[in-house]
Amino acid sequence: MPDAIQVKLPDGSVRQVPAGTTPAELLDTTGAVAALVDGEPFDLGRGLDHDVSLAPLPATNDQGRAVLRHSTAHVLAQAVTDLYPGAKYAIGPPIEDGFYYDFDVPEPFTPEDLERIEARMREIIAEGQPFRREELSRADGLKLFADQPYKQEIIEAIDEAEGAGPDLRRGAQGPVSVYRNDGWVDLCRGPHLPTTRAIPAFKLQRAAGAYWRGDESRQQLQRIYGTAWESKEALEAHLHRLEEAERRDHRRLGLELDLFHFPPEVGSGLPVFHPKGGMIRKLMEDFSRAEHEAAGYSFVSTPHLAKSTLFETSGHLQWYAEGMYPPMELEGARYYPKPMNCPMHILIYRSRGRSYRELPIRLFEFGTVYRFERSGVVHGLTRARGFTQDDAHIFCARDQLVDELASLLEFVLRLLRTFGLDDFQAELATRPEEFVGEPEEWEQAEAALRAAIEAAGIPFVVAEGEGAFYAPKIDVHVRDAIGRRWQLSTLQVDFQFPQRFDLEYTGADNLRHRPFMIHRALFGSLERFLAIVLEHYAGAMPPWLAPVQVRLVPIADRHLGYAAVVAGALKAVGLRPEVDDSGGRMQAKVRDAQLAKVPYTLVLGDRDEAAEAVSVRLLDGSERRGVPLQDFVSHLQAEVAARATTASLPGQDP
RNA sequence: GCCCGAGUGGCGUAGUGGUAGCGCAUCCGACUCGUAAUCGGAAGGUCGUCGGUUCGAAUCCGACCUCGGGCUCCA
Repeated sequence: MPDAIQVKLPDGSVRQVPAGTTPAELLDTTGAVAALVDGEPFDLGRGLDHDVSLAPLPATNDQGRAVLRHSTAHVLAQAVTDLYPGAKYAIGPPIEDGFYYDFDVPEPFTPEDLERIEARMREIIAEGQPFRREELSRADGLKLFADQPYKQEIIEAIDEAEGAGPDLRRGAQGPVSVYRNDGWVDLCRGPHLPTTRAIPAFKLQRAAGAYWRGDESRQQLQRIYGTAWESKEALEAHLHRLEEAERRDHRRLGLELDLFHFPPEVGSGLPVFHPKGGMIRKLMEDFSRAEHEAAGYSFVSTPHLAKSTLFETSGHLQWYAEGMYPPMELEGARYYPKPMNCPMHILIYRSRGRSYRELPIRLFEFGTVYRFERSGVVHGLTRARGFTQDDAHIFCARDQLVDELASLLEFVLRLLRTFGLDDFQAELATRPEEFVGEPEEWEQAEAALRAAIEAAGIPFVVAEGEGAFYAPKIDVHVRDAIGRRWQLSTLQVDFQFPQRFDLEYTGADNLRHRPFMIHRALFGSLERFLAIVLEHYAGAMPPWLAPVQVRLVPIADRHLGYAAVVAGALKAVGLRPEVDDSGGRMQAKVRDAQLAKVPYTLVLGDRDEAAEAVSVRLLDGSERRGVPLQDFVSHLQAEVAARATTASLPGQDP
């Protein structure tokens, strides 16, 4: 190592410093939480050993925030070990929007515990304890953490090279690094803030159980979640976003807007849809059917139950049994509720000989399936036990595969955009550990999927081992209005079912060939998609999807007659009005219409009646009075026809 | 399934061992009003279910059901 090195500082100046000087010492005036050394994230606590150029890593980007959050996690663990002597600490990584730390303690943490811990953390932060890095041999590391079994396990895992765990990316041979602040020490690769005082704003959020290493057969630990931000304002903004998400929760909106509910008498995860929720479903179905018809699909319909023999042939009873409802015994046969529609569609394909001239054959159905989700995972409409997929199976020849997939992806994106979702990412899920078929077939299918994504030109990531047991797949994820990511559409290329069911077609060569099969659902499930769209629009559905498009508010009862005329005019062209004949004051009716999130409120009084006009009010409070009735009708008709994603006043550009 | 928390009229809530209250919604009456809550009255709850402790249970204990936050799993 040289004695002295040259460092180019963020302001452009070059300084000669002794080797071993840390970036923290050079950056102490910049307010940076970490450093980029030659453009790479670098640990503030590590000494420099060659000429470098330095840039501050502010807490306002993802890397900086990760450093901040990880350091806060350390302070959390330090506070917990202070307050709960004997607590074993496991791991504490930064995550999206925050961090957590897992502890092995005799009693779960209560909300009061979290307050105490938070108070202790504030003390540690106020003390401005510097984070200091040290490197130890593995043997010394094991000695240092002699009473910390989880740290021991992590250190031992380092020998197993890759995949050792989230705290370790240092390779098999390197020493282990630890960070000390005050008397406390944690095994960690860093980097960290210069001192605990550099944590400007944090909050502990909740405690929950979590398995060590995410393995449900192992020790259950107590996890504390928290969040940390570069400023009090940023923390407030984040907490506000969480409130906003809660306000948009589809389970809450479902109740408030009278769309659906989950009667305990029916069972967990089994929703019933009320008239307004049913109307939204119908509108989604109508749109979907029209699109599928235009895209060359045939419509089929299949039962909810089938004998065990079908699911034996398909492999579901072998591979998917734990996800299926138990069978009903009847006249010597065992009938299962279907967990998927594919076997049924296959029977339709196989019902007669098929020619290459028929391919691709595209069979579509709103197929209701039942899956026995474990009790702890059921979650509103996004994770139900009975749900309806917009499911289709496409049977095609090998040389049709890539084109079919590419046009499918386009179909998917077009559909999602119609619902106001336009921030996509695809995930290519490859062969899982347990799979059927031959690895070469999997590779072929994966290649076809990859080609299709590339043709569609959307960003994608590869999820190794995440495919279904019978096929690799593309999952399309979207980001909603408040930035949350959802998995929606799924496309799977399958050669297993064609084999298991011995599917064939006769080729131009008069020989028998095996078709490929594509499984695909665009909404994924109607229920889940409805939930996501509801949350995306915060319950204020665009005109074409709103169960009630227009709320008519007669100012006094004498205007009820005119309200009926207006309602009639709207209904005559297929629009969906609703008259508020409650007899309350007009202001109260307007308020009710707002709360019901009806896109258009029409106030009808003497002046409107005399002029055959309406006063139009939108949910944002903007209004226009004296709009001729016919103008409003054609305005709304046009908006619905265009499937506009927002309502607008007549006479305005949409 | 596992850890933690919760369940009081349709919805939101108060009540922590001594005969169950409030707001919204509903119904009735009055008011007939120009862009987010008019006034008055009525009705509505065996406090999730079952069992236990107690002279007495919404309240304490147990089991089950349902929900919420996580873990695991997934459309």
